[in-house]
Amino acid sequence: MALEKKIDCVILGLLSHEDLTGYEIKKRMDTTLRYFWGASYGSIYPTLSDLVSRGLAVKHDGTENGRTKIIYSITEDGRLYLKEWLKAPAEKDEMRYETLLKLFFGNEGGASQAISHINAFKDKIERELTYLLGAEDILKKNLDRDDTHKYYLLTAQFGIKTYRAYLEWCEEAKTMLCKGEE
Amino acid sequence: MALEKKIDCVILGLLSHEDLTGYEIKKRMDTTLRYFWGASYGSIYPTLSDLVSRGLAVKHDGTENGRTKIIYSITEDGRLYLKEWLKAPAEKDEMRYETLLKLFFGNEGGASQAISHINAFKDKIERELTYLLGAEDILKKNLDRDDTHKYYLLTAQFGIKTYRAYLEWCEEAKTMLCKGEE
DNA sequence: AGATTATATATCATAGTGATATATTTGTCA
DNA sequence: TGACAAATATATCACTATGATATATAATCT
Repeated sequence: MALEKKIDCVILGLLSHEDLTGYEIKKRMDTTLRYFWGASYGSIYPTLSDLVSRGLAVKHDGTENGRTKIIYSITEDGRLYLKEWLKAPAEKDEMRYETLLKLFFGNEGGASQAISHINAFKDKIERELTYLLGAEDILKKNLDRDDTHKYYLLTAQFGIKTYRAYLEWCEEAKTMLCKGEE
Repeated sequence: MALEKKIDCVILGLLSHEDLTGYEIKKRMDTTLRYFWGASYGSIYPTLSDLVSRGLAVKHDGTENGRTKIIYSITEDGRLYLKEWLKAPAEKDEMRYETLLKLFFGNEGGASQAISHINAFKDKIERELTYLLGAEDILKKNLDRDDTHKYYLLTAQFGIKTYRAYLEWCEEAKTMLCKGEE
């Protein structure tokens, strides 16, 4: 029933912490947020214009090293809008795992193909886990600096927990598939 | 780089097991597949027409209890198309968890609000876990009947593993947030 | 000097959602 | 047995978001 577009809320959320350019927002999406949310340029730039026209953000031109950029800040109205959205219960948590999909139809391709999908998945998750453990370390060291770090840490730890569970499952799944191969 | 639309592949995957109507496909999506993939009527019906026009599926009218329905079957070309897609490595596994998003920006709303988001998440996951454990039980009993059940079981066990990890995280996250509240 | 990578903004065709409309049949329960 | 709700079944549409691409400048590497 909520009328808030997610992309509006994510961008306002990021702007509630610091002023950012569209490019910087995309970088946050691809690093910090990518474990549970994504966004593309095709939604970021139009949304920024839209937020400005609705008075939820303001833009001002900046120059850094001769390069010009457009820096966006959240307004008081934007902060109110964000808080309203944060109050409302989460509407949807969903996974979209192509690996699982290929595994579900795995009988069509056979066990060895399924195992190679699991191995590729495992490699990817191991890499992500290494990154997240590094992030956790840094966040723990900065916990008392700023209250926001506590919440960042929480989401990083969610990723660590689930990725470890994934890795356990990978081993069990491979064992089960190998048993069938004999 | 792969040109296959996911929705084409999911539907062909389902049709590779049994003939289905659009309505039945939607039901599979909302029950068996919902833990790792979703699809709406708005993509299912147009895709079915499209698959027929490309020769990857055929439709035939059926009647059951006086009610008419359109039943779709996969063709040999459709099966080939599916197998090609299954061979290719998975391109994207992504989570889109609004709960995590609200938690990431949690400082704006405060600890008690964050805790109620976690509690709602926990309740939802507990319900899903109960369902998945029931499904696992049934699948285990039918393991020797049909090879496809092995792959279904694998994906159910993925869900069980991860949901248990989520529940562990919920407790730890709440503990951490309560500590800050004192 | 030349090439590559990073910064920065923007647009567009296409994919997919969520809501809604429509109609029939089955089940419930008073 | 009549009324009403729920399930079955198909379809469409406005809107949201992606992924690819285009363009241009600054920094870095060799």
